[in-house]
Amino acid sequence: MDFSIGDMSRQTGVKIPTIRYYEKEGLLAAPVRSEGNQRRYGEADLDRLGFIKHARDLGLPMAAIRKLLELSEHPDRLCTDANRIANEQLAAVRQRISHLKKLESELARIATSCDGSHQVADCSILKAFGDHGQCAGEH
Amino acid sequence: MDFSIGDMSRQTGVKIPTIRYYEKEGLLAAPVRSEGNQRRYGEADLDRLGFIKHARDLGLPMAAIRKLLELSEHPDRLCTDANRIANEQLAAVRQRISHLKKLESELARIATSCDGSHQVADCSILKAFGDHGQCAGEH
DNA sequence: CTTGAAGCTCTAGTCGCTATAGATTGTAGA
DNA sequence: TCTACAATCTATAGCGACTAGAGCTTCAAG
Repeated sequence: MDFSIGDMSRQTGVKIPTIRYYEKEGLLAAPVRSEGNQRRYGEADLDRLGFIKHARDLGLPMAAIRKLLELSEHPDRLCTDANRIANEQLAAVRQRISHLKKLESELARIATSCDGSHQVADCSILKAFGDHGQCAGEH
Repeated sequence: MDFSIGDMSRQTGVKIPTIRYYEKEGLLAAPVRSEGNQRRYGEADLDRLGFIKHARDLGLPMAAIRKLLELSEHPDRLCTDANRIANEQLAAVRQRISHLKKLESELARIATSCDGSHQVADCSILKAFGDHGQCAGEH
């Protein structure tokens, strides 16, 4: 009927110190305690932690998750904010992808310019890291 | 002939507190000081800071940069290590890209499932964040 | 010589955890 | 019931790579 912090961790994949951290940060309510002062959680806590885990895996910062959790406590409101948060996060992920792709192509150029068999003095890798001029674009 | 910390910052795009931080961390040597205790840099420092900036922009962690800088001080050695560092970094970037692409498709699905015009109680965004079961794969 | 920009040091804060230490509690087997 | 050992507790510090702020001093142009 109720779970220890270890049960919560196993069920959600969130590590134990992280669960305590979420409690300290107010994402999870402080649960009831056993006689010996150990945390005892219920189903609702488990669901909430699962929500947090999934959102974190999707890259949402804790502030965004906090907002979504607040929202979900007001089922009568419009979900404009939830929609905005999801779209902002999507835009951020897309931007990160396009940035990383630029880096990928540049790193690939740098890495293949050297087979590791010669001396540092002539190494095109070290030259390339030092000299932005060879890069295709800005970064 | 020599530069203030502000000159260094303008020339490389590295912010002033960050330059001092790099010095504290040993990536930059402590430069000579003016009579009034202000930092005075030379061309070599400028080049070195430019190297660090470029490498950071490419996503290399400070530890890797430290290694490359050490390497460049031994021009007689083989550049095996430089090659390895570049390839490791490339692999890391590629992995991050593929991870982000998974997140992108999932977030896109979540974001388009809601136009923001209805009530939170029925919001598929909040449901989707709470339920991993709808996702295509692991993450 | 004055004034305002630029520099100095030091501390603390950011984000999202993770690690460690040392003490206490819960639980299963003998 | 006793014992052993796993699990949990609190509190603190560390990670990476900066960033911000306070309160002071120095530099350089007019």
